[in-house]
Amino acid sequence: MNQQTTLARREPPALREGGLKEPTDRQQAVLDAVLALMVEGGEPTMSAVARRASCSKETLYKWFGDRDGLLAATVQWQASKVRAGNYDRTRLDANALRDSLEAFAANWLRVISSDTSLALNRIAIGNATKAGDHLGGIVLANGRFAIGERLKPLLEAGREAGLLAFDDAEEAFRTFFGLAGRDVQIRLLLGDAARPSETDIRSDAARAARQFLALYGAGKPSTR
Amino acid sequence: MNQQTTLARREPPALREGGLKEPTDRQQAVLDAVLALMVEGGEPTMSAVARRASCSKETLYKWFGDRDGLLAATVQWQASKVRAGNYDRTRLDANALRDSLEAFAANWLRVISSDTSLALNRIAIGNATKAGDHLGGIVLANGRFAIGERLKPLLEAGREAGLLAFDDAEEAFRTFFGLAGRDVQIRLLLGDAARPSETDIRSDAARAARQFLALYGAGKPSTR
DNA sequence: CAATTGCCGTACCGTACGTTACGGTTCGGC
DNA sequence: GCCGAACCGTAACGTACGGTACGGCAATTG
Repeated sequence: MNQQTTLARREPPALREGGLKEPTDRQQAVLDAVLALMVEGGEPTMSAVARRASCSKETLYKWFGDRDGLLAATVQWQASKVRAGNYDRTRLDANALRDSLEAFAANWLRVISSDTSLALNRIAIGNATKAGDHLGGIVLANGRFAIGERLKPLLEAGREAGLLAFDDAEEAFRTFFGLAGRDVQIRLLLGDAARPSETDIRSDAARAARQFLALYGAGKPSTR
Repeated sequence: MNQQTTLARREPPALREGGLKEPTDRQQAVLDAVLALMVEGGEPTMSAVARRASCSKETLYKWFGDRDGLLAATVQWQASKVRAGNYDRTRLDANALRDSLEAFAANWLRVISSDTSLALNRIAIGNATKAGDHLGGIVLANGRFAIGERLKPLLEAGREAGLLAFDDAEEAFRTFFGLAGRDVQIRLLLGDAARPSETDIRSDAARAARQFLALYGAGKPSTR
């Protein structure tokens, strides 16, 4: 009960702090420019952003407060574009479970090997030691933790359907995470050229699902 | 006839390019200072290095060429300190195999969660997009790839002893890598506070070895 | 039409940092 | 005891960049 009462529908003058506000179309264009610059050349400068987005630096500071605010808004903007792909909640049999696991693994592999994700993770990691940094936390919350929260319901549904056996959903998820991602992300982050093709991603996702079911599948010796 | 003919045995004046030369004691002290600064505050400045190592900037430039040369020499210096821990080549039975796998996993977990490794990886990742950068390649070669080359002989020995079954040693190794590391490294790189304790590392290593044997163990249903 | 608002383009300031230059000191060899 | 090489400490230079200020323009408001 302290918030802006008649903010009109123009636009939020500054989307700092909580990052709760939704950016306007113009602001989204600025954030997309930041993303493009990140993909091209690492940490973008304020001048480069202003040039690329055809806006003045003064406007950047008015909207985002300072450079950190701009970066944080960019990370959240990208995160808001990625959410997708829950599992089909109906009819969970062994095949549907396997398909959903494959879909999760493939989706995750596509995300972590995308240019935007790599650029964002590089910058968040590079700033992780600097004081008062939130980027790493934001990236973790929207990447690793978000997919965990979306996958665990599937795992628990699989357990209730008698298809999976595990004690701790978090532990089971972490194993799935390791089987799916393996060394892909760290290699790409370090500049290794071996970007997986769509074919690689599909077969890796299938292998990850198969191995996960071999470890956590209940009863049936379907795995092999 | 351009080189200094009587260089005496003092010390290599510049260890650039191939990084083949061994640093002198004094140079090692400088590189240790760089490592300490990296752990404390991320990317070190040349002035900070000179101050910490009690040497002049002129000397830094004479020895290492430029800032990139200093960073590359530091990465290689740290890498040269890590090599350790092959497996016991004699008497490979099921228990010895499991023990060796556990030892590899525990060693790897200790490395990737150490302050030095984290600092080095952060810097290599941060510079991965910059032109003419070798740090990422050096880190990969001495981390991920080095452990792979040391573990694969164990896996193949296990296969010849009839204890393991796999087609491609690289594929098997990557699975082991994923089971052991899971999300630990990326979480720590992004600033997540959850550093595993020695107890965590031991139990995680045991779990990774058990799961790997469940997936790749030959014949015997020893796993579980 | 005049005043206000929002924003672009550009110039500017202060600082941090990579790199170079220089005077002074130590030390091994003659 | 002298010479030169290696090295330390520090100052200086050029540049890049975060952040600020200002003039001008277009659209909106009254």
